[in-house]
Amino acid sequence: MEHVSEKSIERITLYRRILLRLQKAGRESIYSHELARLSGSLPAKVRRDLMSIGYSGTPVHGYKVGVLLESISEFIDRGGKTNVAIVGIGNLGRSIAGYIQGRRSKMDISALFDKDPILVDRVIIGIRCYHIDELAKVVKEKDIQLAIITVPEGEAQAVADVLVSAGIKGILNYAPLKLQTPPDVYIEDRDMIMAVEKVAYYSRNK
Amino acid sequence: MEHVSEKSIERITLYRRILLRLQKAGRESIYSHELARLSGSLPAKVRRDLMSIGYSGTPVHGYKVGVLLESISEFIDRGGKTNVAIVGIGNLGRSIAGYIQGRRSKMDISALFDKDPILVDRVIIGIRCYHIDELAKVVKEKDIQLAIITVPEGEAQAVADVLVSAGIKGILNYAPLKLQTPPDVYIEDRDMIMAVEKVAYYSRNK
DNA sequence: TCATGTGAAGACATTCACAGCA
DNA sequence: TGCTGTGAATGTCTTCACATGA
Repeated sequence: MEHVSEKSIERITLYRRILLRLQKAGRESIYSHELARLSGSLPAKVRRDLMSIGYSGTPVHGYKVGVLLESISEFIDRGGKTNVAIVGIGNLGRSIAGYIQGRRSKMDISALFDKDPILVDRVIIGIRCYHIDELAKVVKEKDIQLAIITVPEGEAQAVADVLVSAGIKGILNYAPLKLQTPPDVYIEDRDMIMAVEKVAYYSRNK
Repeated sequence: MEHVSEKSIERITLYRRILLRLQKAGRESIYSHELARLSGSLPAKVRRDLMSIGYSGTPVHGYKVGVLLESISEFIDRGGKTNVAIVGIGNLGRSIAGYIQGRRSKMDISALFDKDPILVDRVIIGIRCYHIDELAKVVKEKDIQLAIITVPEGEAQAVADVLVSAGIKGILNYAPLKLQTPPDVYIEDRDMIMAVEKVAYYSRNK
């Protein structure tokens, strides 16, 4: 269990979701080539990924779904629950809140933030919305570790600055620009315009 | 201009947006180290990326913003406009429509699709919404080349199947599963649950 | 026989470091 | 002097291919 690459982490979280689906369907074991097909990967890659998280010990004819799920969860969730804040409650913020809330047991959306007076102090999908001026205070009070930024481009950097000064170490950024942050803060960019342009490029040049 | 890597394509689209911003601000030239800082990259990487798209010929003291923008656009948009469909007009679909529409001149959202009777035949953000049963027909009529899937997990594969049979070659998939499609179709997954779990992992292990 | 686990090879991407130019 | 353009080195990820075990 030495260095696990970023791509591996992505695939492992995907395996987990696939395995959860299979488990619900009553499946008890699975081969690497099946997991490869379902995840759009290759058998050798699946085996390496599972090896890299320190999984081992089950019989040779496939992996046991239950044991594998436990290994993955232990590896990914190590250290318990993550408290999440969503900053910017427009269509995108709501959509993300809906996706996450209730689905991932180790992840709790602890607070929403916006500056629109119509939203502030309301409860949306069961989560309280605060004014964005209270960001630093609420982040500390509720021990929030991760923030999702869905505010417009022009406001994103200011939000990131406040989050960083409040001690946040992980940001998922949907604003279409690169945030400037200290190196100990992990930023994942999900720039939607970039995504569309990339697909446009490849669908044209293939 | 041989093989340009996927990562390079992503960065190049980002450079374009940064350069457009600078151009609007009246900036005429830029150094690789500045573009590197603004894009979260490194000077050598920027220079390689620009080299790889066949840019060359401007003076040594930095890149000319205008010329560079033209080179990038020629490389990325080669072949003209892209017609886009968005399938699934919930919060996420609307949000994406809003991000793209009007901002990227070479990209036109030609149709929306949903199965909710309240949405069908309505015009949203200036774009007509069709019933999802008309997908294949409208895709062909309007010469749509790229589709964005924002329907729930359980419906995504069926939508993808229809899109593929209608001749679509590029799909941007926001449903949290891996679509099964022929190899000549380019799929870009933007699984939101994966994104959050990845950030959670790295913010914890750093 | 058929699948796993893994050393080793290969492919790919990043970064260094310096020649060449204005 | 201070930048770009780029060969070469390095680092990272993927894939092969086979020994091993039930």
